[in-house]
Amino acid sequence: MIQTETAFDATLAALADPTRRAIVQRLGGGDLRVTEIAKPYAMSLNAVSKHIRVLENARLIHRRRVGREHILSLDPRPLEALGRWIADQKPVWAARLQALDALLQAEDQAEDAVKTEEQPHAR
Amino acid sequence: MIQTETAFDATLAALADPTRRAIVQRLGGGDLRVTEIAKPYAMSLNAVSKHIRVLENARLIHRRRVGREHILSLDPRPLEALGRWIADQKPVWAARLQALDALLQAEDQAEDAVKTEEQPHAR
DNA sequence: GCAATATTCAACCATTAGGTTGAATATGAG
DNA sequence: CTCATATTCAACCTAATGGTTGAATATTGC
Repeated sequence: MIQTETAFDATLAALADPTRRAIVQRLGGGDLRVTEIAKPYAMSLNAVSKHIRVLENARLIHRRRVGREHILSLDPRPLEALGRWIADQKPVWAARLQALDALLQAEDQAEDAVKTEEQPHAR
Repeated sequence: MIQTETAFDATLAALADPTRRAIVQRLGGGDLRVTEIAKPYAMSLNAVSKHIRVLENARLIHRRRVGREHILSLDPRPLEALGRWIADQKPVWAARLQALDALLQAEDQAEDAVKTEEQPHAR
């Protein structure tokens, strides 16, 4: 494992917020300043600044100061690490998916049985 | 997009906790009861029960009652959706990675320059 | 030097999260 | 029926999150 356990915590927690996910996605198109990032949002600039800080702490974005402007760029490496983690587990899931399918089908049948009982002797 | 925005929130938030990630991983090996899941942890059974509930709400696991036992199975589908989301963005990152590399290298040089200045006229 | 711009810091607030303990509920076993 | 087991519910605590507003800091342009 390259990524430490707690780095994953930070990556996932940072991505768990839709505003931050949108910022990450937008930075995929190129670098942006703080105010530019904040523009589409109803929330205060300060709130966006905090989101940026969270992403920065999670190492998902990188800040470079140019004069009074702070320019943010996407750092895809934690995302790649996360992608690898998920891909690594894929083989295991194959079996689980099959088992789950069978399970859910059986449950649906059981539910139907209950519903039928709710109108007993309907004939 | 298949997965709704808020479903991603739930998936990512659920996975952001190391205990829950471990549970997910363990369930990859096969179904387990609540007490079995709780066994390795120092925390109370109740705490684990809450974690399980979070995973269940995120649809990452599925609960089936068998008598007094609750049997949990992994549902890999949200994980797969997450994997797809990450994979989808990969092309975009390629460019970012290159840009970032150049950036970080430039910064390191700048840092070195500062350090050299700290010992001026060292010769 | 001074005003405008870009951004953060600080304090505050409400909600959520992760944990605890103790009691309740449901099932199983003798 | 009664006791033990499996699990959740309820109330509580503390710390973290996501937001606000107002002030501070740094840089630029005139």
